[in-house]
Amino acid sequence: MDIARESITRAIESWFTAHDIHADSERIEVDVPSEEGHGDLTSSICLKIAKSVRKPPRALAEDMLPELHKQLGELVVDIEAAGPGFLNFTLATPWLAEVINDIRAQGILYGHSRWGQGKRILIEFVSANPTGPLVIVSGRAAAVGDTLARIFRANGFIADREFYVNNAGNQIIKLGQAIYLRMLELHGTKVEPWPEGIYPGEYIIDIARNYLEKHPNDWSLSSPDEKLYVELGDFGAEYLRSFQEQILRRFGVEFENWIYEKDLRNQGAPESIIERLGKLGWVKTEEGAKWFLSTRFGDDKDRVLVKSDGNYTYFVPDAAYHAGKFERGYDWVIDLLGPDHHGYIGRMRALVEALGFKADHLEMMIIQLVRLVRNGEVVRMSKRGGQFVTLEQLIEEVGVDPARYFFLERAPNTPMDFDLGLAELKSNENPVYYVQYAAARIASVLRQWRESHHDPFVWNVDLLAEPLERRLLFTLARYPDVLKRAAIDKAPQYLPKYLTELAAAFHSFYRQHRILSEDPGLTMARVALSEATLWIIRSGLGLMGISVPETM
RNA sequence: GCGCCCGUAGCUCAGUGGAUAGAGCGCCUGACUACGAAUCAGGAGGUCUGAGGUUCAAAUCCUCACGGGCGCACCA
Repeated sequence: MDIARESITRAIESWFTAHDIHADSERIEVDVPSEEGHGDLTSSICLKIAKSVRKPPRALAEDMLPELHKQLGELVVDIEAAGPGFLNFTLATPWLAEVINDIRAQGILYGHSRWGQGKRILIEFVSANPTGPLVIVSGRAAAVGDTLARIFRANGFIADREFYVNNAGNQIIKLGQAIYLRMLELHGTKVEPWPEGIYPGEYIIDIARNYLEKHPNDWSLSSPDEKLYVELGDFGAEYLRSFQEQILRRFGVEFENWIYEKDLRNQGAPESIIERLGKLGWVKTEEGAKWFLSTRFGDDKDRVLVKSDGNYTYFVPDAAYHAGKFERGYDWVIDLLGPDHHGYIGRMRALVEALGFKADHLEMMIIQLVRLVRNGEVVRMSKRGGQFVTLEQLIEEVGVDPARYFFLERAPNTPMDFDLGLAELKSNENPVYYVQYAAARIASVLRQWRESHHDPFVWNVDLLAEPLERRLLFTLARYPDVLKRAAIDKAPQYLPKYLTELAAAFHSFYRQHRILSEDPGLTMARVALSEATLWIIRSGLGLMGISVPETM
């Protein structure tokens, strides 16, 4: 498809050159039309430049036809000037059918590109506080971040997935206090009422019990102090973090890097970032606090770094952490943030710029809220009340494949409703199975074919001439485009969308035409077509972290 | 009040400034005596929230209004 597009672009370009018309090759766009019946590829260039040429666009398009035909030769069977002045190109089917050979030669790697040229991308996501189980929105972030990383890799980037663990500060002490209170309870002391602001979740009881088993004697029930809280908090944080890691792994997500806030603090990263900003002249002292002059870089207000009580704000270790990302040699840094963190974008951009990095090398994407819906009713979650639906529960209820599919189906920055009822259905109403079913059907046909055929595989491109075969071929040929586009737009939702279309093209073909028939040549051609389709489904679902069953 | 995201079919959502705005679910009609009916063929269903503007061309870009969500800490 890329080749066809380039050839067409070049043909148009050279027509302009020959006729002394100036047009940037940038403006010559050759696209897959949004509707069928407008050719395989289309260009609106005549509409764009008609004015400067002082000629009606339609007439311009018509003038170009003979020369374009000559230039493009066998690649194209038809070119038409259509509508107000579009150029519509219809590709030769045998040429299109060559994708089958490409796909069969490259297998799972078909459609991958070198576009990224080995540039390094760091993508940080989830980074949930180690104070509780992962909630649903973390699942969405996990699916999106993981698939984005895979998409980048498929496009020639080196992409690392990173989880930042906030295992220092106040909340860890609070976690320690909660664990302490649960331990008291386990020893028979009633804690009533439960204090305000202390994590009420029942999962803390497990941690308390676990701690008691490992440290039966070396703590005192009667005299808790900060040291004890920190110790308990550290224990709880690591316990919960490791639990989160385990759930994420079950969800098909693994991280190359785990970065701990506590380590950064121990290495003196907060001090050194303040010092650096100070040397650059971006720090002021006012009202007993130290401020980062982030407004110089477009932030709404300046940000406190060191509070008047001498403690750092949360921003400081986080700033150090982000500076470190660039210093570790990443060319691009992507953060997937929760919806409650978008107030952070301004100051983080300011920081990156203040340190002399390029602000647009940091991309912050907001992963919007997920509402759980069942039977048209919203399933309420409340972290404060200790009642919330966890990612673990979601996985158990609907399974990994539907969960990932549903998360990836939607644009990440728009709020979504997750329809539990629909995701739970193991039937035709559930869109995940539509794609998987196509794969299972193909696998089944291939099994049957291999049982009776062991001869070398020979097939003839020209045999695939039916409209439904052509539609499937064309859809296959579009895959590299989709994959690249998904990386450019950072839009994982392009994959499920495309795979649905591919599956539809296959199902239609399959219902209409028999693959294994009396005609050996046609059979081989259709087997090859089916096999190529299976490769693309494997590739696409693989990038989404969704399984490809051979039978269902 | 200020900032960000969103507003598209009954519902959930796609939609790269281009032609007659799409998909899934739901609803209606039809298709298994050859490879898997978790499928296919077809139908109904739209003032793209509204009003201006830019453009040969706007769901898409700009301005304003309306509606929904989320942020606006010397919290983390």
